[in-house]
Amino acid sequence: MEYNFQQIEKAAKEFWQEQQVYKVSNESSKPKYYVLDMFPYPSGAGLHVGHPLGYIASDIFARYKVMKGFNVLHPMGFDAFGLPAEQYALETGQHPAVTTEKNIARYKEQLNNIGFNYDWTREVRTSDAKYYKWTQWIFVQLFQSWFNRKTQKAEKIESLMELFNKEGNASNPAPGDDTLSFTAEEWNLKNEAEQRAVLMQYRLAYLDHAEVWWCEALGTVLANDEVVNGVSERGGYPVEKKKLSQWFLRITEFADRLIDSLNNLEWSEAMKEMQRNWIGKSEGASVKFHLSPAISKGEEDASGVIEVFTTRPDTIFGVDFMVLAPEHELVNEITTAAQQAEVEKYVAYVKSRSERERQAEKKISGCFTGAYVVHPFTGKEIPVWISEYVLAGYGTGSIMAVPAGDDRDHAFAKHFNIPVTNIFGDLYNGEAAVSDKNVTIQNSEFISGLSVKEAAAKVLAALEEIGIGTRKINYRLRDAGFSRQRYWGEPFPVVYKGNVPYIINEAGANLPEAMQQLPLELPHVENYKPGPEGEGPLANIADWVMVTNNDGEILKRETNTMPGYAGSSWYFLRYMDNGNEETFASQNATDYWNQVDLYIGGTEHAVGHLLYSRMWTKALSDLGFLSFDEPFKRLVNQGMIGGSSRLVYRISGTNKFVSAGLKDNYTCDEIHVDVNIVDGVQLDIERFRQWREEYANAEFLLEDGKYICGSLLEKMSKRYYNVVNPDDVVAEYGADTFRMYEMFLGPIDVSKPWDTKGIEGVHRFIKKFWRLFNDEQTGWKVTDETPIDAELKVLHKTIQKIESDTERFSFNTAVSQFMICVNDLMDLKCNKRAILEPLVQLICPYAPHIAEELWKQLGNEGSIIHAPFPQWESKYTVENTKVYPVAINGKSRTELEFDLDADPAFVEKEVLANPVILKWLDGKEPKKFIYVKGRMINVVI
RNA sequence: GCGGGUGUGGUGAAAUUGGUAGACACGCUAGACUUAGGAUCUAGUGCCGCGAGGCAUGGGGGUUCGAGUCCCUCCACCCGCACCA
Repeated sequence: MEYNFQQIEKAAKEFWQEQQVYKVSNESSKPKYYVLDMFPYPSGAGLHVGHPLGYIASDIFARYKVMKGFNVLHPMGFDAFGLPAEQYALETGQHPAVTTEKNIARYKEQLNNIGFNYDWTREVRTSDAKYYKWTQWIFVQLFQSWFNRKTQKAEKIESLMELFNKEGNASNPAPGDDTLSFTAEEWNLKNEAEQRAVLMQYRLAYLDHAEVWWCEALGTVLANDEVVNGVSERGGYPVEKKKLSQWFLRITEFADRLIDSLNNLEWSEAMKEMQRNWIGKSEGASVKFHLSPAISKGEEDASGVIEVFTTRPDTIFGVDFMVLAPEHELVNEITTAAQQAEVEKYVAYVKSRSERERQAEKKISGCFTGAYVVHPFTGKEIPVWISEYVLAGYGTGSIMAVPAGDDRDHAFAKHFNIPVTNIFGDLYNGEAAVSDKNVTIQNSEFISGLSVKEAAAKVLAALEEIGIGTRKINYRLRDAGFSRQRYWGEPFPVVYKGNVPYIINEAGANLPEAMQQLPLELPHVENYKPGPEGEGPLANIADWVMVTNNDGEILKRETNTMPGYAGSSWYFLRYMDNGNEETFASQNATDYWNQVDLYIGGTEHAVGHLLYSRMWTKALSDLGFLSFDEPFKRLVNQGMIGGSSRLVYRISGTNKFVSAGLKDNYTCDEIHVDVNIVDGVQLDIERFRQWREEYANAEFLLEDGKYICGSLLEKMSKRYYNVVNPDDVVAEYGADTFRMYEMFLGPIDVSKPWDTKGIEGVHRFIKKFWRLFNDEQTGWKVTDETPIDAELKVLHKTIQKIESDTERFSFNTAVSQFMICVNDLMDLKCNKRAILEPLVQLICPYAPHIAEELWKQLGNEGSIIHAPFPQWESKYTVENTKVYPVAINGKSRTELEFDLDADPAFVEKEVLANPVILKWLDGKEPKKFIYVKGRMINVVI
């Protein structure tokens, strides 16, 4: 019987479907294990062979854990809201719900084709109202919470209101506005709107004003990466910044916890570093420098201060000048009349430069303002400059420049001839700043001779004493924008009474009962054009936007929608209990499944999704809804699969193509050709002629009768014609071959190119595996003979290797081991059930379809999915002799076999009597004899 | 610039604690079977050399009886952040 994968795989899939073998229960006496794949966005392009890499790995691991006796949750669902569907709707008029549905159906078909063990009864879709009801609900929880810095936890907003009642906000400054200060009496005198305005400065989901890119010509708001060089990427229209009222998540309050708890996660160091860098915590001091009244613009500014943030307070005696960002609000105030013209000119110059220009050419530029500040310790006057190298958005937008200790400050000082104060003694040579932190501070009054750390502490104490400095921690992380001016996303369950936002079920809104319920469904629209003034398309539906409450007041709904990461920040929780209508997931379910034990996905979500999910989990945990505060215990990053493009060479100006080996003789144009009409590097000329009309009459210059293409490694992308669809590969070789080949390509975390040709080796292996059981002519050939030791040894060594390789995600070497095993059994002509049956169980996680078929042929009832993973026995894997490599001076020269417990003196005698060794000794006495038991033997001469 | 990672045959890659470098495949070469071969099977395949042998894990240096693996140094490439005070 021949290996007919189409038939075998179809039958296996139908059997799984019928028997519901992948259905997972929340009730089990087995230990649990949660394997999660990253949430796919169902794009119109479908999957290419790079996408399933991680899915295959997680599927293998999930199946392995099942066979090892775990209750395994391995779900799949779709991140179904998002911009591309809306963009497509704008272009074609098709409703996003329709195209999304279609794309999901296609994705599911492609996924099922590969034979994954998903429990589809747990599928979730973010665009489903039953799902986004809970996305909205979590938003409400965040709105009704604040972050208590003392407990480092999210708490209900009521606990904050109680504190205000008792003591004002003295001990709980507002994260949204640190100048806000009031007493209990003042709090109680505020009316509802005023109180709510205060609370807004604390809420974890809050409303603030933020700038977006507004494009008048397109009538829409653009994302940062849709704006290139100050114009829209599409169409090249001018864009301007527009201030809109937008929702934010106060993720910055969680910054410390997000950094600290990284230590308990099994993530790659690279991933953790990316998160740490993104959060960008730096510890230092905030220092206020008083403007010098003598030179400042007028006496009335005498009390003005420039506040800076520095991580090096120890260098304060090396401050030679101050630098403000050109956009800094003080610039106008402090500039002297004499410098006015020059400063204006410089500010105008900076404004004319785009972000890109500023980043591309880093020439030194700046301008003196004419103002001075006073050094807090020496009383020296320090000039204040402006320069674009200081960023308005980081710290306070101003720095104290220490040229002796900072490269940029040093370059600036040299460029403008500002004298440099040396605070590092001989270490500073006048040519380059000393950025080393392992130094002794000198020439610095009360901190001279101290280390950086000691000096910093002393300076801080001194600054605090005179009241102009405090210890300060600064973060690069910004609060996350949570509003999108789009249609295809979750609507906010928010109404505005005047300018004051209320959740639809808050008493203050006083909406009719029926309007207070979640979900607030996304209304159907007929067109997806943006609303007026940068608002989302929902703003166009007047009768949806305007609602009348029980007091007869007209309230306005929020017309923005939530961003893509809203739904994906908590989807892993919904899988645990996706049908629940009472809560996002029952406490029982979340307690049982707990953290995701293994999360596999790409690095592209390093600082977006993975950071937001962590914050949401922490908040939900703090508020008592979850018993864990980190979502993903172990994270494995899959590498990308690159495309291997194929090129043909057309002699310029002709329709004649030359084979790669001859192309250097002509002037040629390189043209990408569809990889699917090339076998390896050999072009299928007929299909090429059919590929495009213009090539129908193409001529060819061949080598050895073949047209050989050039090849190039690039991203797998439509525009390079190098996209390989898994469906095609599965149709030609079967899903089992495809799965094993993807794993065989190399380590899971390394990026590598796709090479369709290489799959044949794996396909041959599967066929050989099949032939251990079935002969193409004579049929079934498995016998019940008793296996010999050599066969048992092959089996048990393979079990041992597959187990350890699977445990450490070394799937490529596991596939190799299967190949070695089959080659060995072929050589041994082994067709014995006692060997082959455990082998079928062993390969089941990797090649589930063929395993299911052979399991049946072996006469077993039920699915192999429920069979255990085989156990290896050490009596078959432990050797009692060893073929030792025998080396002379570390170079192997021969091999000799000894018992593992051989007497060293005996070994030495035998080795030194060996003819090969004698030849190398050439009559000399060995200087040293090294015998490492079980490893090797080395003779030193 | 900073941080992280990777450099091994023509290609994808193995080598788990310092112990036979290149397992397993692709490709290539030769052969067998065959109407045919893009099926299957056999043998060979790091480089130099007729051979003995020598040289080989990005380059250079070191530790060691022994280094792809450890240390120092330089180089190249990839990823992330990027005038972050």
